[in-house]
Amino acid sequence: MDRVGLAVDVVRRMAHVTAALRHRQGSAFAELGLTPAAARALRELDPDHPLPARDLAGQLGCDRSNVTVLVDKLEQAGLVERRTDPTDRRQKTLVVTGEGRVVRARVIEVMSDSRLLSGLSDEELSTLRDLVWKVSDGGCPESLGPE
Amino acid sequence: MDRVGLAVDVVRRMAHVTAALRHRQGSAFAELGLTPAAARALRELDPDHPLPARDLAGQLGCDRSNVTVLVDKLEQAGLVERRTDPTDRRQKTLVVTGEGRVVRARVIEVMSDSRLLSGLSDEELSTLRDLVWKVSDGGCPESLGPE
DNA sequence: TATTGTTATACTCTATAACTATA
DNA sequence: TATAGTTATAGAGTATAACAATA
Repeated sequence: MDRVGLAVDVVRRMAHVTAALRHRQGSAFAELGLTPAAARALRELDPDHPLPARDLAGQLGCDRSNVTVLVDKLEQAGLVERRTDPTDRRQKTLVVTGEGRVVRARVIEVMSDSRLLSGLSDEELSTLRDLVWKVSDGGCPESLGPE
Repeated sequence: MDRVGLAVDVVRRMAHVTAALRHRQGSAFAELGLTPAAARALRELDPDHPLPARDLAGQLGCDRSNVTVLVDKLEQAGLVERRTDPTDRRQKTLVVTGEGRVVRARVIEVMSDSRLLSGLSDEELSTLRDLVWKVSDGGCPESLGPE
């Protein structure tokens, strides 16, 4: 198979795998009362290093307006708090609550339960990590994230 | 990093890469008058081997009802034709038209333009293909696709 | 003027359930 | 009864544009 064929194959299979993972994890998140996107947002929020909504949008690779909706849900569920930044009153800092920490730990647990990757040896997994990292990092960085 | 950490990392990065690809290819598909899902459906239809809608749903890993909508669009655009199977009048065979072949070739071209993978050598790409294939194939096959 | 967050809106994707026509 | 395709509907994700408050 030529290089183009390989590339197409890789892309299609990766999409397949991520779709399958999303599907499986979606059920687990639902049991936590979270949508997949909300769970991902909670995962990105480091309890020890609160950050403004703008940065979360950057980390999630989506628009700020979406973050507003996601944080609405997380705040309603009592998992996150909005605090106006005293140094720049335009910004709102996102703080993970005590209960938020608990749920976030469970979210990470679900994300770690990657039975889909159980067919790989430690060495293969490590190699895969390096390659995927190289792709997502060096390939075409300017294209990662929204316009 | 431990095995769990590696797995989480792999999953997140893969999702990142596929999201970036989807984003970029989405623009190209829009210029062809296709949504990403419609483009993927057209890609799956082999012009030389027409198949029933049910099988397309299987290949796309989605529900039959979605195929109806996607084929509606493709048919309206004159790229695909529905033909009732004479041997089983419940089935409708999906046939790619002459224009459909042209657009499909362009779709494949777009999917092949994987600049995101340009950072990898031929050998790395080949290794990545094998690993991703192994994951999507052997890991947990029963979970690939819809319920 | 530029930026943060918000709101309103719209489009895409996808699943479920009920329907039909065939088998 | 069971299956193929359709229709209607709903939920989730995400982008755009306009807006208020703040810088």
